Amino acid sequence: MENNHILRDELHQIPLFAALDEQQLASILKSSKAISLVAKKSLFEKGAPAEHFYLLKSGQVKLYCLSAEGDEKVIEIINPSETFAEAIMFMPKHIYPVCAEAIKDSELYSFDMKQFRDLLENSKETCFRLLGTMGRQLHGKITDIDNLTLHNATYRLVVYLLEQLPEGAMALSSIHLGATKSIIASRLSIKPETFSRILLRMSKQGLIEVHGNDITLVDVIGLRELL
Amino acid sequence: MENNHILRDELHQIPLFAALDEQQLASILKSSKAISLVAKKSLFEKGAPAEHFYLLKSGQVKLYCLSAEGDEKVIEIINPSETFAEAIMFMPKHIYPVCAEAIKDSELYSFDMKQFRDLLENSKETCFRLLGTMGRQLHGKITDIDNLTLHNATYRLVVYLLEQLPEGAMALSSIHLGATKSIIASRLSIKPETFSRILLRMSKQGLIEVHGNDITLVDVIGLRELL
DNA sequence: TTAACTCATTGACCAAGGTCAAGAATAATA
DNA sequence: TATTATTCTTGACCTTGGTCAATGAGTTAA
Repeated sequence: MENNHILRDELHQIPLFAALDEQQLASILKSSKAISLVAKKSLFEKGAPAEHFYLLKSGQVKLYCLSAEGDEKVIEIINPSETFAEAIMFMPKHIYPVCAEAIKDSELYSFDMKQFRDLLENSKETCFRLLGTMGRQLHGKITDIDNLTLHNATYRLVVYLLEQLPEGAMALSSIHLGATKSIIASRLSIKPETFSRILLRMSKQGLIEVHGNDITLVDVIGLRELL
Repeated sequence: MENNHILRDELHQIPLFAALDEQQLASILKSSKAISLVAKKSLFEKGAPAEHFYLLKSGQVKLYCLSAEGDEKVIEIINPSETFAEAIMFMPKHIYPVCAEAIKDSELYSFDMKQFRDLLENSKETCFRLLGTMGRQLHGKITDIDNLTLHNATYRLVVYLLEQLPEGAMALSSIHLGATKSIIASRLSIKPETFSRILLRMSKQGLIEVHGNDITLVDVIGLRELL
């Protein structure tokens, strides 16, 4: 592909690729493709044969499942410089377990799974990085299941809000929702109507202030006490 | 530890260990311990520093989370010759993300994570096996989230029942619940009362017959149609 | 600016599944 | 066998969060 030099520098920043040497990078670059997606364009469908994994360069992508009735559950929201679908290389069937669709105009790179797998044979370090990536993902899913089954919608939303806070921030911190409320709601397994009602209730309680997609956490202590 | 020979032969049967050579096996065996747990005995608590992972030799173990109110969600039921907690080696914090407790009198072996991690440096093949294990687990968790968020309790239970069927079995197949109904209910995120009521309803519909922990799937086609 | 979208909000209503409590059945132990 | 725990079942009732429908608000395009 074109612009090898630029891409190579970008890849060095990405943990999963950082341990590859020049030659290995070159070989993976040969099979990589740049992809542009306008918002709402599908990247892959659940059940389709999985031959590539991806790095999101710009924009935003959602990974989601659909029920038979067409209800959508967002499993993950992918942001720039994150890779996704790489774990499928080591799943029992080489099939996408979710759908992927751009939620903003997006630029991504695709990488050939078989080729990357071959690379792993010769890069113990990259093997370990992939193990780390998958460990983190697994931990995240266990946390999701825990939240889903042992905690109610308000709890999940409050946890989400507090997670958006930068480190030390205490009072009157403002956060910005990185996606539409509907998509965040679905990520948290809450219906948009319920999401809206919870925000309204917490506003009335003086815990937060909502201005469109910006939310001021007025009473962080109070929010923490809800948990 | 004692009985090295017996254990070594057992380990060769376990995918995760099958690729280790004699020397590697010997080194991992040195740090392994045999553990006996009577039913209801805890093995580790969520949040505790994780230094070992385990192989279940006999009995049964549950991995579960607790809410602040003491509600329990079973994340996984471990059966003999399965390993567990090995993925924690590659999670961000080396802390158990769940609790583990014997649900039958159990025999297990513990293995030192640090040591196993060192072993991985010299066994690409074992690295790949661990990747496979984690890939399978990740896929399982995604499926769980899908079922939990897009499907109702009856659906989840029917899927579970059909999964217990051996391959080709069509009509009048009998299955045996490998744990108490309460534990299976929790695994499926259903309350025991609801679990019981769903079985009753399906019995009345002529889909199944329940005799204690043995369930006859009278109408497999009908069950499949519920999905 | 108006039209056409998409997304968010609000109200009225509903239902799946949870809670609580009482028994029944089964298993474990003396 | 009697006794004591567990686990399971069933009934009556309730709550959370979902559904449906109408409206509002913000964006994009003509």
